[in-house]
Amino acid sequence: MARAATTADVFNAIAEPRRRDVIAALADGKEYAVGEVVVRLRMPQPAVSKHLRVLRKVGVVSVVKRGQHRMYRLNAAQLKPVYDWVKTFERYWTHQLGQIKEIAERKALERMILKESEPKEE
Amino acid sequence: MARAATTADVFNAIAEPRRRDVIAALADGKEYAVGEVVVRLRMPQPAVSKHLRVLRKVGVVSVVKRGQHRMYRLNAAQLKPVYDWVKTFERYWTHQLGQIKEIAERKALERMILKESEPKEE
DNA sequence: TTGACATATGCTTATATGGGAATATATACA
DNA sequence: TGTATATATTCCCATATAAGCATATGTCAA
Repeated sequence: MARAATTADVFNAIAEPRRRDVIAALADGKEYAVGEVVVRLRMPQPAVSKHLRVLRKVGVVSVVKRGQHRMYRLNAAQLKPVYDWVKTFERYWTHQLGQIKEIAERKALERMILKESEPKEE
Repeated sequence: MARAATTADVFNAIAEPRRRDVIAALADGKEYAVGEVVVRLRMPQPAVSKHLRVLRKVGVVSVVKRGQHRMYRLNAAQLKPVYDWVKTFERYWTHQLGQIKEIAERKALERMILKESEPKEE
């Protein structure tokens, strides 16, 4: 089997850096025409269109025609699965300093206890 | 250009569902031998080894030889870039219910005000 | 040394990419 | 109708998969 399609899910869609750039360009929640994104990101128009297509397929952006423009808007809610998944590991860095402190304290405590009883190998 | 390598960064590494499964198998922070992951995930051993290799290249897991086993441990801190990125959009769903409530309340308020003054079309 | 076990690597195959360039489609406007 | 503008689509290409299977490598134990 080859790699999963970029449109398979949000995780695959956001794996591409340029696609995250496009998302960033829409991050304020306002709607933008393709051309505006092109200018702001200095990216070839076909590239932007293609990336937007992928993002649309996974629901991360939505489109609405307005005149000869297509206005794209971020649908950030679709990024939640990523958030939920990675949030599971939040504690590994949020309390980083705290953990280091705890570990140091625990080791100090162990040393104290060992002194009271008998030496031991790690 | 083809798609970026899975080992290019964490975003690409975690795009593969099986790889997230492997990460989940190590989520408790303890170290596990490849064989243990194989059993727990019911995945072919070469597949597990390959996925672990990718994860190791991006630093998400670390290895240490112990006898004939290789003990893998999650290095969750490497997932932080994903967290930091997606956290930017947190407000779009965290206050979702609150927003809905606020909107409902505002509409109710508008209705009350309108009753006092004059009807209007939406 | 030989064998058993644990893990990594090599190979093949089907598949999907992202970029660039060209072009098609759609809409507005004169 | 014809033209300019905005956007999408197509084609080509180099590249990188992920899975399955076979096999190499490494380590222990007798």
